[in-house]
Amino acid sequence: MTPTLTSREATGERREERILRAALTEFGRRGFAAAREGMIARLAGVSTATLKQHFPTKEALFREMVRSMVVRTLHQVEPDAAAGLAAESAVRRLREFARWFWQTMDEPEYAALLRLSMVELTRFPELAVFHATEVTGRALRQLERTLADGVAQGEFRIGNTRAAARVILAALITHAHWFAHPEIFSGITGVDRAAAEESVMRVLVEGLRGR
Amino acid sequence: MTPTLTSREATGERREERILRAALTEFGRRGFAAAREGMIARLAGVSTATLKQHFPTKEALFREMVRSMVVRTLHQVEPDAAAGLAAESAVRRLREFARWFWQTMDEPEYAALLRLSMVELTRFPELAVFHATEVTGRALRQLERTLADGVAQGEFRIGNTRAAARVILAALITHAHWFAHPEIFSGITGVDRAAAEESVMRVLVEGLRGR
Amino acid sequence: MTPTLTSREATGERREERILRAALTEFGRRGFAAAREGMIARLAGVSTATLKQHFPTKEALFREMVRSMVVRTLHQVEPDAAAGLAAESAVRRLREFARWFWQTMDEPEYAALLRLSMVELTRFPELAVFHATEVTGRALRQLERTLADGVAQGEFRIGNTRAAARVILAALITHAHWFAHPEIFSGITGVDRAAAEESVMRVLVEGLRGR
Amino acid sequence: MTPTLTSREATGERREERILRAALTEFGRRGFAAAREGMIARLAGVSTATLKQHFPTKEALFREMVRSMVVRTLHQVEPDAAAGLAAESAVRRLREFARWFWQTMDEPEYAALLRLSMVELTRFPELAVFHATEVTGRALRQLERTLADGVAQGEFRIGNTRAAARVILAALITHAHWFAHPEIFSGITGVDRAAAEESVMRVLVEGLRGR
DNA sequence: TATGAATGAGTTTTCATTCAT
DNA sequence: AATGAATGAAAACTCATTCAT
Repeated sequence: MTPTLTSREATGERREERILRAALTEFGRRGFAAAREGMIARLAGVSTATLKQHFPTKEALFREMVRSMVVRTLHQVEPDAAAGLAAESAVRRLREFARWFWQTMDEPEYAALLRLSMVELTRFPELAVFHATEVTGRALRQLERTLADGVAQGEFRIGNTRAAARVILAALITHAHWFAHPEIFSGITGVDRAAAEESVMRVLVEGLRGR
Repeated sequence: MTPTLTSREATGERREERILRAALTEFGRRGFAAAREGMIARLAGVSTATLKQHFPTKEALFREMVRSMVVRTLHQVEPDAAAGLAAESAVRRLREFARWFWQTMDEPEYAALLRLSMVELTRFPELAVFHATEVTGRALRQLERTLADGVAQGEFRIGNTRAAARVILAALITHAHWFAHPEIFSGITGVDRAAAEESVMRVLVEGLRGR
Repeated sequence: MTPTLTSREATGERREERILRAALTEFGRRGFAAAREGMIARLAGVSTATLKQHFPTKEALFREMVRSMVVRTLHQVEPDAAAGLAAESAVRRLREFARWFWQTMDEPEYAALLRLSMVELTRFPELAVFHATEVTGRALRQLERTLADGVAQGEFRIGNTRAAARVILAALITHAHWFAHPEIFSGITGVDRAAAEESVMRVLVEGLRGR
Repeated sequence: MTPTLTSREATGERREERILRAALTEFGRRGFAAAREGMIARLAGVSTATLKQHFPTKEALFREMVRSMVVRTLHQVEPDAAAGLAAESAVRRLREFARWFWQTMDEPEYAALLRLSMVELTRFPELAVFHATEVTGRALRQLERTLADGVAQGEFRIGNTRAAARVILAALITHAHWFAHPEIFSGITGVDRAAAEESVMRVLVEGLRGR
C-alpha cells in the first residue's frame, strides 16, 4: 500500500536530498576547499560518479546545497517564531526571538550554514548575498517589526528602529558563535548560555544608563 | 657596532618575517586548506624549498603565523587605544573604543586574522583559544574597565558589567564583519558606516526604553 | 500492402539509420577516441541506453557505421560519375572524374569518411582495408579504364596505365585534403580551387616536358 | 672527465627532450584524445607529476611537442636534400627529392607528425598551419626552385611552375601514406615501393601524352 | 642555507557500460 | 524496446613534501 520507494521519482528526490544533506555536513565540517566529494558521496550512500551526474562540479554542488538548504532549513521554522505573539509585550517577543535564534543556530545544520556563509564569502559572493538576504535580512525585518510594535504600544522609545534591530541582531549573532564553541569561548567570555537570554536582553532593553 | 643586516641570523629573521606576513595574506584569502604554500613562497620572494626549510609543514607554518601575527599586529596597537582617556566620560571612551575597533578590523591583516579565527576554529582549536584570549579577552577586559569606571562615576547604572561588555563587543564584532563586506551586507542591513558609531552607541547607551 | 512505417522493423531501421548518420558526424568530428556516445545519441535523438541496445559497444558502433556509410554514401554516386562518357575524349573524362571526386570529397560525410580511414587506420585496420578497397580501389579501376581507353584511342601514350592512375589519384586525394581545409592550406599552397581542375590536369596530361 | 649528466641543466634538457620524444610516440600511436599522459611519462622514465610540472596540461604538452619536433626533426635533414645538386639535371633532382621525401616519411617520427598534422587539424588549427608552413610550404618552395631551374636549363616546358610543384608534392604525399601502410594498400594499389620512384617520375615528367 | 627539480598520495573528472523500470 | 539513473574503471590534475646540488 505504501508507494514503492524505489519508483523513479521518489528515489531521485530522496537521492538528491540525501546528497545535499551530506554535502552540507562535509562542507560544514571542512569548508569548500578541504571537503572531498568522495566523502560526500559516501555519506549519501552513492558512488562518486552518481554524485557527479547530479552535480557536475564541486562548485555546482556547493551552490545547489547552499541554495536549497537555506530555503529548506530556515524557512520552515522562522515563520512560526513570532506566531501568536503579536499581542504579547515587545520585550517578551524579543526574548522569544533570541531564544529561537540561538536554538536554531545550535542545530548543526544551521550552524554549518552560518559558518559557511562567512567562510566562503569571498569565493561565492552571490551565495553570501543570498544567505544574507534570506537569513540576516529576514531576521532584521522581523526584529524591526517587533520594535515598531513596541514603540506603538509605548513600551519602547527609540527613534531609529532599524539601527536598534541591527544592534540586537549583531549581538545575538556573535553570542550564537560563542555558544556554538563553548570549548573556546566559555573560559574567555564567561558566557553562561542559560542566563544569556536574561542578561543580554536586560542590557539591550535598559541600556547602559539603566532604568 | 651595528649588526650587519646580512648576518645569517638577521636575514633569517627578515626572511621568516616576510614569509609569515605572506602566509597571513594567503591563508587569510583562502583559508587553510585552499591556501597554497607555493603562493606563499612566491609572495615572500623565496623558493618553496626555502619556505619548507623554515616551516617544515603547512600546519607548522599556519600555527607560527597565527601566533606571531596575533602578537605582532594586535598587541602593539590595542594598549594605546584608550590611553589617556581614563578621565574622559565613559560614553566618550566607549565611542573611542568602537572607532578604534572598527578601524583596526578594517586593516586587511586584522580582518584576515579575525576571519581565520572563526574559519579554522575546528581544525586548530588551540589557536582559536589563543586568539580569543589575546583579542576577545583583552577587548572584554578593556570594555569592562571602562564600564566599571562609568558606573563609579555615576554615568552608568549596570549591575552586570561583564554581561554588558559582552553585549557591546558582540555588537561591534558583527558590525565589523558587515563593514568588511559592504558588497554583501550594505544592501541588506542598510548599515551606514559613517553613522554607525553614533547610532550603535545610542542604542547601547540608551537601551530600547530610551532616556 | 505498403508496410506500415511504424512497424517494429521499419522504425528500428529508421532509428539505426539516424544513429549511424549521427555516429559518422561525431566520429568524423572527433575521431574514435574523443567521440562520445552520449553526443551521438543526442544527435540521433535517442537515449544513450537505446543507442547501446542497438550497438552494444563503441567499437561495434564504429564498425557498423563505417561499413554502412561507405556503402550507402559512396556506392550510389560513383558508378554514375563517368556514365555515358565512354565516347568522350579521355582528357575530358579525366577532368570530369576530378571534378566529381573533389565535389564528392567536399560533402562533409565523404570527407569525414576519408579522414577516418586515415586516422583510425591503426586501430581498425580491416576497416581501412574495406574503405581502401571500396573507395581507393574503385577509383583506381575507374581511372585505369579511362586511361586505357585513352591509349586505345591514341590520345595517350603511357606504358604503365596502372602507375599513371595511381599518380593521378594520389594527386587528387591530397588536393582534396587541401581543399577541405582552406583555412590551413590556401595560404601555403596558394591553391585556387576554381582553377585547380584546369591546372592539375594540364600538368598531368602534358607532363613537365610539355607538349 | 665527462661532464656529469646529472648536472641541473643537462638533466633538465635531457628530460624535456625525452618527454617530448615520448609524447610524439604516444600521440602518434593513439592520437591526442586516446593518448595517456601516464604512458608518456612511463616512456620518458619520469613520474606523471614530473611530466605535469614541465607541461601542465595535455594540450600544452601536445603543442610543445609538435612545435619542437617539427623543428628538431625536419630542419636538420631537409637542407641537405638538395645539397650539391644545383648543377644536376632537374629530373635527377626531382628523383632525389622524391627518394628523400619518402625515406623521411618512412621514419616513424616523421610519419607520426604527418599523421597528427592531419588528424588533429580540427582541434589544433594553428599547429596545423605551423606544420603546413614548415613542411608543406618548404617542400613546395624547394620543388618550385628545382622546376624553375629545369625550365631555365630548357629541360622542362611548364607555364605554371607553382601548380606543377603542387601536383608533384600532392602525388608524393599520398604515395608516402600508401607506403607507410603496405598492409592496407599494397593489395589495392599494387604499388611497388622499389619501382615507385621510377614510375611516378616517368608519369610526371612525360605526362599522359608521352614524350 | 637556498633552491630547481622530482614525486607520492590524493582528489576531481570523464565516460562507456549496466541496471531497473 | 526504450530510457533515466547508477556506476566501475580509468584518466587528468594538484600539491605538500622530499631530494640532490
